[in-house]
Amino acid sequence: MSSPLTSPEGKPPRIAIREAGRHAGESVEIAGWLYNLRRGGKICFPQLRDGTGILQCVAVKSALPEALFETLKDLTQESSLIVRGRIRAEQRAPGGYEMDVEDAEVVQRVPESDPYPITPKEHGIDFLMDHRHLWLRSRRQHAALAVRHEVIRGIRDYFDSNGFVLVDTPIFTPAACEGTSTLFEVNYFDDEKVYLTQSGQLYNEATCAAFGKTYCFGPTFRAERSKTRRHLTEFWMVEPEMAYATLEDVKRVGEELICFVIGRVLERRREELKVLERDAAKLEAVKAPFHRMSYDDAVKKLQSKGSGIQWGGDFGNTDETLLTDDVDRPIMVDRYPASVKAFYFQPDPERPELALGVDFIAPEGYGEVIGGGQRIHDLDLLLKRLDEHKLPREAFDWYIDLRKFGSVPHAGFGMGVERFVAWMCGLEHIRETIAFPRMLYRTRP
RNA sequence: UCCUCAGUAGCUCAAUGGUAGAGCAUUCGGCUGUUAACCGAAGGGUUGUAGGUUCGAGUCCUACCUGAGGAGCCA
Repeated sequence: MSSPLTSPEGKPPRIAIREAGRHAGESVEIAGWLYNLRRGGKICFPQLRDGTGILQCVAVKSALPEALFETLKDLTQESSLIVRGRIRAEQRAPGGYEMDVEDAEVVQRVPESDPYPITPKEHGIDFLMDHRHLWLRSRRQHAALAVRHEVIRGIRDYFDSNGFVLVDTPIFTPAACEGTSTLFEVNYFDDEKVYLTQSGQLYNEATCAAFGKTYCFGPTFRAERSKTRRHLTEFWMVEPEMAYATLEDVKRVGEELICFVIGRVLERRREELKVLERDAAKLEAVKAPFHRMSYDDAVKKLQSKGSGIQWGGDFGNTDETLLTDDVDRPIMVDRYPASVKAFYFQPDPERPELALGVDFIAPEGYGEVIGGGQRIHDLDLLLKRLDEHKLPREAFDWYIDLRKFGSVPHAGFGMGVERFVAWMCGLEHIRETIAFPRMLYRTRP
């Protein structure tokens, strides 16, 4: 694989550091930033990163023009530069390869009067979040975002190769699908108020009747005053919806999706998992079939483990962690009390007080990564539910239409990308799974 | 919204109510194989803000500001 960037004529070819091993013995060019520099009086070791990896270079005073050696020796952290030289296998170098520098040009030297703030030593989270735009260059952050990229690509590949059509849904929405307290309100020209979407699901129910199987994938917004390691106010969600589908289809597709994406991460992002010190065996253990459990049984299991939960209540985070502390793969908990679920869930025909919904609770305390279920397809039942939830029919006129014109059983789910990535990476906090997290008290940088 | 904790050098942190310190970073010097390199020296402070108690406050009290962790709610 060659680098997308080309070198000037007469210069050695530019390569990505990731490919350095294939160019042992060759003269090449690398364009990057100074990651670290160790120096002696007559030798120095600039380490370069270029976004694909880190490569140690060696500059020996006696082998170079004096000005070039002095320039390299006095480089400052994160200065941008292009180096040329020969790649050589070297056991003493991190990564096993090294470049003997023959030539270099500094693109921009960071002045020592205003040095790069993130040093190789430890920093507090507040400082790092304030410097998020620079923190992204650090190895762990870089690795987490690379895993995120792989997760997103895996999700798209899974749906695209299984007959789903990507139909994205609007960000501006006219009304709430649940309570307005968690919606961000936006002025939409003169007198109109619109809201940032919380979910594309209602629209997905329309698109799946056009295409059979669809998914939307985009940012969603929740104005919840949540201040925990699992919450962002802006996060990405993928939401498939399937016509002629039931709760069982949701379980099957969700299980397949998770296994597929984990397989991709394990196949393509081993190095990043290593940087993150993520125990890959924990991910390798996640295989179908997942555990299946009714809400009834989940409540019983929790009570036997000492939780104070009563039948009819929703699970808190401690409940989710308790529920999964003895399993190595997700638990699919289904048939919740209708009262804790949204108005659009299809009731269980055998026990109408239950909703045909399912939550996938990930192990290791990562909590709910998928939530979904079967939607109401009967017109009269939908109207009844809207009334019960005191939702105005006018606002849902188009949604009601879907039950008038060829209504069929249909089902779908939503998966939160950041929570999933946090699980893959073994991260304590969801904020490291997105480049610029938006949280209750943080909207900068 | 509620509960808990924390704000001291650019960063990470020390400092019985009694002279504000260390490591890293920066500057200068030394070192031809460093691995968060090492060795020597220098500069660097309105202790988050405003009050209060005290002979004396970084330390105790009150309020506020900022941040972190958690609860509820959720993906």
